[in-house]
Amino acid sequence: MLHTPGLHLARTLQSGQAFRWSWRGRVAEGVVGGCVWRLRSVPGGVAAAVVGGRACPDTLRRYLLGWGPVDRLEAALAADSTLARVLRRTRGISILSQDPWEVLATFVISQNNNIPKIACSVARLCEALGDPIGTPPVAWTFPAPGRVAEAPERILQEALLGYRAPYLRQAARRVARGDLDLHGLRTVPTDEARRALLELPGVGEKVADCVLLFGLGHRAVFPVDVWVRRAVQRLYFAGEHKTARVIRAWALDRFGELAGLAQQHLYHYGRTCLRAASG
DNA sequence: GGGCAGGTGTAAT
DNA sequence: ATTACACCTGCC
Repeated sequence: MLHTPGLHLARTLQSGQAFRWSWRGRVAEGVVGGCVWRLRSVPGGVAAAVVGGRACPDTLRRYLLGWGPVDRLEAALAADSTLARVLRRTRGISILSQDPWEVLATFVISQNNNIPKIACSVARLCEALGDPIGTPPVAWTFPAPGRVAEAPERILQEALLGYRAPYLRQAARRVARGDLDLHGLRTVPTDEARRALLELPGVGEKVADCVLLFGLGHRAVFPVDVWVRRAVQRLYFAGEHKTARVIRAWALDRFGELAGLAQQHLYHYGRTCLRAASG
């Protein structure tokens, strides 16, 4: 068992950061670090079992708790009185530490798309182009950039990528050839990493921020999507319209190194509490 | 059927 | 620098 005080497994895995977890009742199954994990929430932590591939427990811990203890982080967030109220509904969300290429690819696919279809596209790509895990296979790895770059057109079509297919292929090509060193972007200043990501076709500000936050370990980042915008406008600006740029700048100033985590809570709040509202 | 879904590129101010 | 519009596709 992993000791993960304060972690809400379902909220975290279903918070739109990752698209490859499947649920059967209370049990989540997914691929982390090349092996297949089955996770279940238990008092004080997460029960984890490997059901395919070689176990690597430390990888799972880092994946789930890359930012550190959830309860301490939330205590810091609660210094903002509005977030303190939001937290009553969103407590337990962790920012997952994912592979940057997988994050880049899935968020390029995510644009103007809905979550079930994103998950479907990603699953098809993995099954068609990834490596099988276990015999018979219980899951597939996320395909390396080279695999996607060289995949037949038909594979991308059958993954229902639509007009995003050339975006994904271009990104795959540039990463595979080393034109874009994703891992290198971990250690450069956030603005510089962001500029590099924005040069990819199909990567705009929102997707770039998601890659920085979920894949590259940058924390002072605030991806603004429709739900975050609605939540921020409602909670902080009396419903007044603000552009994504304005919200982003405001959030970085207000939340600093906690911006990314604050964004996840506001996103979850928006989706669960503002569904009927227009914003 | 028209609109929508975690946006982006493009062409227009 | 900001704003309108089209866009693959599946779903309601």
